[in-house]
Amino acid sequence: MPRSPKQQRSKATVDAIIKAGFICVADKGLAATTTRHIAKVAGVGVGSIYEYFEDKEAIYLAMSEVFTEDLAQMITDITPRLTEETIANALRILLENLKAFLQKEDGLYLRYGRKAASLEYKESQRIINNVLIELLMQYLLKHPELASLKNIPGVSYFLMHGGSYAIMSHLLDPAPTITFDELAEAIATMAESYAKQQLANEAANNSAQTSS
Amino acid sequence: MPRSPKQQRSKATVDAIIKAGFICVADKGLAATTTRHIAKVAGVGVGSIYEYFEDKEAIYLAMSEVFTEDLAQMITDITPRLTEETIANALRILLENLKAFLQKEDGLYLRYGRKAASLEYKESQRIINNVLIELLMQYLLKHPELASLKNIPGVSYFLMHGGSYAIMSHLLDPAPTITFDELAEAIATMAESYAKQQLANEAANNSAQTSS
Amino acid sequence: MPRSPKQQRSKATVDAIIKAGFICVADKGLAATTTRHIAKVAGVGVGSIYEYFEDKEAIYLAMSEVFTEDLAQMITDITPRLTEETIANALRILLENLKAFLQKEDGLYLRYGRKAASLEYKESQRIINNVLIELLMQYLLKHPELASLKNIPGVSYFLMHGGSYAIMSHLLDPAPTITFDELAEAIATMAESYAKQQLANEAANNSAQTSS
Amino acid sequence: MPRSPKQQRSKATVDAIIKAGFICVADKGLAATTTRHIAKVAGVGVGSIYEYFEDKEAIYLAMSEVFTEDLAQMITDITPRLTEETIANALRILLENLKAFLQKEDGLYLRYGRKAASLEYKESQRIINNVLIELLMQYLLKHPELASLKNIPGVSYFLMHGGSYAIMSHLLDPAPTITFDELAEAIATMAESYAKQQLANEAANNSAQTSS
DNA sequence: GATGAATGAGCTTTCATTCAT
DNA sequence: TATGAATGAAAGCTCATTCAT
Repeated sequence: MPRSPKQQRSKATVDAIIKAGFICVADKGLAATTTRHIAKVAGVGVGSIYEYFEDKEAIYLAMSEVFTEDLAQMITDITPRLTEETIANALRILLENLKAFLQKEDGLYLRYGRKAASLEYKESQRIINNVLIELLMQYLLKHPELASLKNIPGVSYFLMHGGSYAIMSHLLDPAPTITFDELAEAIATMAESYAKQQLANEAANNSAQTSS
Repeated sequence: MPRSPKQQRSKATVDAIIKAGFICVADKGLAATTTRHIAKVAGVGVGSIYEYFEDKEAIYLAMSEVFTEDLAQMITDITPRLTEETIANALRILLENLKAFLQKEDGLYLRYGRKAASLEYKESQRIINNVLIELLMQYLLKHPELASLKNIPGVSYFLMHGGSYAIMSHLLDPAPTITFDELAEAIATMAESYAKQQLANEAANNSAQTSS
Repeated sequence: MPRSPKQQRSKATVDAIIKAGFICVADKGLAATTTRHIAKVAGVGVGSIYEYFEDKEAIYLAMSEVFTEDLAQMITDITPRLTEETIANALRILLENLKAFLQKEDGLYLRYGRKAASLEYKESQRIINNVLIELLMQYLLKHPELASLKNIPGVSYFLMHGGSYAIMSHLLDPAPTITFDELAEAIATMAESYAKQQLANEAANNSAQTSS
Repeated sequence: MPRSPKQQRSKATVDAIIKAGFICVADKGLAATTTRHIAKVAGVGVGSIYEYFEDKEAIYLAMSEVFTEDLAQMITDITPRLTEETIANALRILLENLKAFLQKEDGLYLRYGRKAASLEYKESQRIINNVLIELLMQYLLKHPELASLKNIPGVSYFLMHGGSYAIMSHLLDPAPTITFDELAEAIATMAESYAKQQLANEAANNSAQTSS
């Protein structure tokens, strides 16, 4: 039964194992990552892994949690600032931050995500979803005129899921046909166009109703 | 050394193995799929697999090719029809067909995709990309007024990558917060809004330039 | 999932594994016997073990079954002959046969028993018990005058459990203080003495009752 | 290098480890007992075990010694009293005491014996043997008329080895077909019958020799 | 060509033992 | 002296791959 890391040294070992997990998965993929690799990269004995983790899967889970918390924190941190911006600018900033997040530490998270990302429904996705929904709520509070937009859930679902995947896909593309900024610009502009168009339609409808 | 399947019997065996591969991966996932499982489901001996495939990876590759060809064919088939539609309608039809494609045969492709989908850059992605670009080209030929839209590559990149992922993500979501139609509608409307907005901007710019 | 051995070759492999199991356990004991040892001694690959046995425990179970069946067969075979003898002679013959059984094949069963024998209640014990009880029943049918003996269950329990253990213990004793024949003679004579004494007591009681 | 426990504290620790060993083996068996378990049950650190014991085997050896000493002491204690009794009564008392010995402390020794008992020739057996032989000698001193019995070594070998095993076997039997008293009675009566019968034979022989 | 028994490298996991604190 | 984190040899077991039939 694995101990919970209470002491200084333990914490360092646990962190080293998780970090080694990211490196191994980023380099070789989930299937080719062995406990021996992780131990070697972490600079600890194989046995030490089992001091702190129930089994190999538990390491993957811990990695997923670290990644998710880190990403959620990043989004939460910039949420206040984003709510002050236009839709397009908010998205530009968010995507830029996402890029920086994925590329930090020599693209560790990005390369990890490439190998570990799957469509299996996971707790991780739910958490990120919630943080993004919170961002959306905060944004709408600051921009109440947008609350009447049609199909906000559908649009945000697309922006959240599609956007993040498109970004990762692009960052991992060895020979992208477009620049990152073009992609970000497309996402930002599409979202803003949608809002403007919808508001224009509403305005037209309202005046039509009024005049009738 | 695997022979290329020239004969009737051979082709049937190869197909059975590939089909069995889809079933196994859909049911158990990549990691838990063994050559024994595939052979049993295919109704052949393990040895026969190596008669037609270099190794296990070759089966996965063949599966990926079948999936890709099948999807590409579907898109190619509806391309002529899509070019006759508005942007929004073209996307609605495309997404509806994508849904049907993924859900056919008891969701075999969808469940396969859930387990096998990854961000590894693959030939498969390139092929689908090309078919979608061809669709885009055909569409622009029929709608030349759209050719002047800004950042077409960026927008299509987002629609292609983000759209397909959002669709799969939604179809696999055990408790989706929105309906499929809401998601499809969001994608379709956003694209159309973008086009309209851009055209409106262009018109405004032109008249401004003219009047000046 | 292990196959059941249907073919000639399979049967030979299974037998070789079981035989190797006896040898390994006899030589090193249960704890020190590894699947690799068994495979090496059996002259097969480790993988082959798992073609035919669920796990290591299944080999031990199969060994136990072989041992038990073999022993039960031996007892069953001599049962008819034993019933023709006096108690003492029947026991002498039985013990002599038990000795031969345990010592055959260079004492394989004996050395196996030394390492594997335990007091855990097992199916094996139950089966041998039943065969011995059957022997007892057959004997009593041929010697009805003994059926009135007091406490037959208690006496037979002692003779069966105590006797077999004492025999094994003696055969394994590197420096026994008595000969095998002395031990066998003690068991045989004690049993016969008990019968005679009891019958004498009964006779005395009966004549006492009659005369009273 | 383990020190010999000279101090108060040390002795207590050693005892706690040995006691913990009994508990662990009784509960889980030899194979499943780990040094960690023992340390935890003993309430000491794993390291402390190696302060007092060369290795794990040394704990098992110490346990065996404690068990043996305890049992030997019990037999030695009742030896004087047993010599005053008839053979049958002496055996009844001995077996009753053995039962109580094995069942004390929630059957700790009995459950330990079930898991640890084996036919491996051990110092332990030799010691118990000696104590029982001493008992036999004392008994014969008090009952000199028995000294002429035939095959005393054989009979006692059977009673000692067979008797103790039969008793343990019975106490561990989850569904015994006879009561403990029936078993004890069988052992006691058989021994006494043997003595009586032999004495009767002797008497007959003597008178025959005399008369001839 | 088709088979599946046989293989063994290599996986995850355990645990007796050590040693810095 | 007492500790328990760290270790790594070695266990049980899997499964892609081969090859005699």
